[in-house]
Amino acid sequence: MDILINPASDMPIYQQLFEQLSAEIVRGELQGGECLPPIRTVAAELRISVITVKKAWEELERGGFIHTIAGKGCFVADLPTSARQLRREELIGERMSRELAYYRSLGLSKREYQDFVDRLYDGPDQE
Amino acid sequence: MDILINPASDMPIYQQLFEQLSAEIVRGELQGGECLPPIRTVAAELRISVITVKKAWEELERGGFIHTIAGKGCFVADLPTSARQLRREELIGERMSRELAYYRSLGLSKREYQDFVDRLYDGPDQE
Amino acid sequence: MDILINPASDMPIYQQLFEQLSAEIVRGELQGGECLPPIRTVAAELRISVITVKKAWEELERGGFIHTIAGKGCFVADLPTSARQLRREELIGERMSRELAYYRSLGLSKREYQDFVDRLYDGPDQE
Amino acid sequence: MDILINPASDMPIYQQLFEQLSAEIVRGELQGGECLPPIRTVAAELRISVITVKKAWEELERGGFIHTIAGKGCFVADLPTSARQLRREELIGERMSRELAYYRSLGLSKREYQDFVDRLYDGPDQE
DNA sequence: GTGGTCTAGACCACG
DNA sequence: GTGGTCTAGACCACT
Repeated sequence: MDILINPASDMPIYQQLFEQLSAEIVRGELQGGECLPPIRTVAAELRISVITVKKAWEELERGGFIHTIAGKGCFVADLPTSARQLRREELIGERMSRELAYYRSLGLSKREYQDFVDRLYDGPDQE
Repeated sequence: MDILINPASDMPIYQQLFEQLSAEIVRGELQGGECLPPIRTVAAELRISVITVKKAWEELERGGFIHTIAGKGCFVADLPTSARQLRREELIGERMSRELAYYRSLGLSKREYQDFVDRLYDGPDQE
Repeated sequence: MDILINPASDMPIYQQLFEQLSAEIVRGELQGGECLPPIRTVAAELRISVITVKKAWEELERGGFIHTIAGKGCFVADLPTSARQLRREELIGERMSRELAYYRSLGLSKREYQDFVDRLYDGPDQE
Repeated sequence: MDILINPASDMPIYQQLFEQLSAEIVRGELQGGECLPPIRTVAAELRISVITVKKAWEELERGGFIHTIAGKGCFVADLPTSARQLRREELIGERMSRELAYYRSLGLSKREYQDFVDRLYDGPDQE
């Protein structure tokens, strides 16, 4: 579990947590069935409130990424690889569709879009 | 000036205004020098607060899309086509970079990304 | 909006709120589009924490009973009567199925069950 | 003694134990006077904590379903059939009354309720 | 003045 | 020691 919080970001902390955790789960980096550290520990290490962690965990549970057993802990959902792939494509597709609507409103053609991807995919600091 | 506001959206109304106006300007749909309707008129037609319109107009001015002349009105910036193109690429590139960071965190390869673009570009309701 | 909280109940306060509000909406007692009182007002009147109210409201939103517009307020979802009926049957059916599993485990026949309903429907204090 | 524990359920494990044991006793499946296995054995077989089993047994004793003889074991209460019937109706009636209050708050008429019972009694997976 | 987020800290149920 | 719930109170963004 590798988490980096940016308190100055526009994105709420609990959402940053959600995105990073769900990404790790979907990438298969966190094994199904694996027990997450207690929310109080996570909160202490990230120096944020327990409640903020809890809110993120609740979203993860609602999304089917983890399941919580009161008094025992929080466990990574044991999804078969195919289900993980599906989740991943949902996360990506949902978000990309929203973005595409915006890009299209700026008159971006598919060809141009692909050029942007070509240029930007490797990140601003590389290549 | 064709604006559609969704008050139930997660996106603040002023930002919806900003996105749609800046897109129209960058697409060249609003001519340079053209005078925008008075903010009170815009507010009345969209049934939103004057304050909200004002905030959007301020953002547009900060972005160099319009300029205000006190007592006369707000005018679309008179940008040469090349400058408009630049603005457009800024708007797109900035946002796409942020998105790409997220997609990469989900392990999306450039190849896969391009497949997504291929599939989703035309929108969910079209051919 | 008629709410009665029992702080001594086993049921969490936010869930009591959820059940009572969703019932009022599903009964059509709260009109679609109607604006709920500010969460701070509700909290003050019920003498509970704002956060507890908020949590209940979040559940209501997730259930599609209300929708929230930040800075404006919370509004009862504008469901057609047919959709309201559907929601109602979902709420009832879901819960009744769970109960039935228990009753069956006690060996309750359908005939006996119907007798119980006959006897208990009007409440313990009536008839 | 046939017990199935679901650690992921919302219901506390000790309560799952209580419900299943009390049901077996009330159905007459466990004979009066019969000796239950030692709690350590039960705990080991179900792979749960001895404390949890102990708590369930205590509830059962409080409910008059079993009685403990220190140093000898736990024995199913030796109730005459009529008393067993009474217990059963208590368990059912108590719970059904609570449920009915909720159903009535959703505007469910007695007639409708009976229809639901008709429809749902046989369970979702059966004829 | 509205809801959104975050905080610190408390008490309880469960295992 | 785990998560579940609740509290009081603060600051911010949006209208």
